[in-house]
Amino acid sequence: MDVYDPPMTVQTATEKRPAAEQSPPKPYHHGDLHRQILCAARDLLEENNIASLSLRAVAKKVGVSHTAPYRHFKDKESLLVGIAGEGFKEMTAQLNEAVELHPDNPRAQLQEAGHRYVKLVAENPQCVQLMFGGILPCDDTYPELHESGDIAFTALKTIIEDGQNAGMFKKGDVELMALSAWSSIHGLSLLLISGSINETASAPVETHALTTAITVTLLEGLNAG
Amino acid sequence: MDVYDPPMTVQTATEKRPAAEQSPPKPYHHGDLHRQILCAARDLLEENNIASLSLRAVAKKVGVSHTAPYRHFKDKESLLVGIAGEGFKEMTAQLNEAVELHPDNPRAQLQEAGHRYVKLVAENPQCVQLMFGGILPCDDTYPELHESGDIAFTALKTIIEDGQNAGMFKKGDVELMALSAWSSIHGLSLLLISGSINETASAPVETHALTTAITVTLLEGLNAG
DNA sequence: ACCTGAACACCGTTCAAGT
DNA sequence: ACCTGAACACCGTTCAAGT
Repeated sequence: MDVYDPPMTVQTATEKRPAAEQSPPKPYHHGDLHRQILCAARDLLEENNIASLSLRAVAKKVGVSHTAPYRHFKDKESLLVGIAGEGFKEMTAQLNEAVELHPDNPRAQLQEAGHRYVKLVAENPQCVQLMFGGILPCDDTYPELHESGDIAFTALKTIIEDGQNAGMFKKGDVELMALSAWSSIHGLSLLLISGSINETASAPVETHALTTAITVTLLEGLNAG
Repeated sequence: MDVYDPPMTVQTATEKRPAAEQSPPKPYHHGDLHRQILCAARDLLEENNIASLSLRAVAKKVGVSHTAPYRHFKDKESLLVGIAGEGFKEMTAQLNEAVELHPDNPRAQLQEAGHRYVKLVAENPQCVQLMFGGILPCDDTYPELHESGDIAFTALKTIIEDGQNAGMFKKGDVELMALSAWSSIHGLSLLLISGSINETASAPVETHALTTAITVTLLEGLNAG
């Protein structure tokens, strides 16, 4: 038996530890450090930007030594991949909510999804830049990442197919139609967070109205003849 | 007179220096160092990515000490701004070429511009990520950058207006129509370089066909009733 | 004017060591 | 099992000094 049994430092919310038990000598930090690092990294990422996110700052924020994160992530890139993966999951969740909100109405689903996509990007710009911004390798180094993206894209294709089956959308290459829809909304979202639109526009841009206009155009293009 | 006159190291292409003139003792590096740094930085940027571009590596590539770039750029960010600025200028140039290639045919101009945009992004992905990727501040810290973007966007709006005046495109908010067109193509371009499309698509994607399909959809949306 | 080298505070990463 | 501190090679940036 050469297994070291670490001191218990995780406390359940309901139980109290006996106060008299002589406070342990600064026990190892604990309590799902993996998740805490991920959260702290996300926070720091959105507070500044990808370029200035440091592993050491993350560790400091969580309150552990700067080498502790290596117990949970192979390297900095792995941590970034973890953050990006959560982003894709959130994206899928938003898509699914949009579908559930308007059952049997693919047109409304698509419009809702568009608005939610723009909102999600606006609220997590740095995370999105990480997901699509050329920092992470786009080859198959991290297959989980592509899988997460695939799931979201499949959900989008399902909306298109449902619309075709309901006679709302024209027949045609589902892949292409989904890609076309994604491109419009993705482009709009990224132009918005990059500051390209608010600055170039002569008048201040109303994001919501702009999004509506673009999804409407999009839907016109998908309409059944 | 306390002005130091540096040894001449710039050689014009047409004149020869007398070979006998005893080679100067390793003269200061020279010959538009500003431009050389910019070019080297662009090369290194596209070879890897923004995150791993270092000022010291740029200096090394050019063959000067690691502090020399500070004579020409306030800091690393200023260098990045310089690169991004060149990207916007190139974008405008491509737009203008597309216009000149199809005089009096806004529809063809827009289609051509779309293909050129996708191509430019595909050939300079890291530079584009720099232009739109949230590394550079999007507030008014670098007004030159916004101006460069404005010029490109204005060129796009001109195409739309010309199309309206020629009766090819429907009447409507020019700003909005231009933004809509830009969003589609921008989104497609970025999804392509991020690797999101080739991986998610069940079949390998033909970029050119995809671009054509999207610009066609775009043009349908702009068509005069 | 333009360039250099030493110096500083920061990184990411590794590794032997501690509990 | 999980965490630490020292160590290494790299950064960006500043500054006195050289030509």
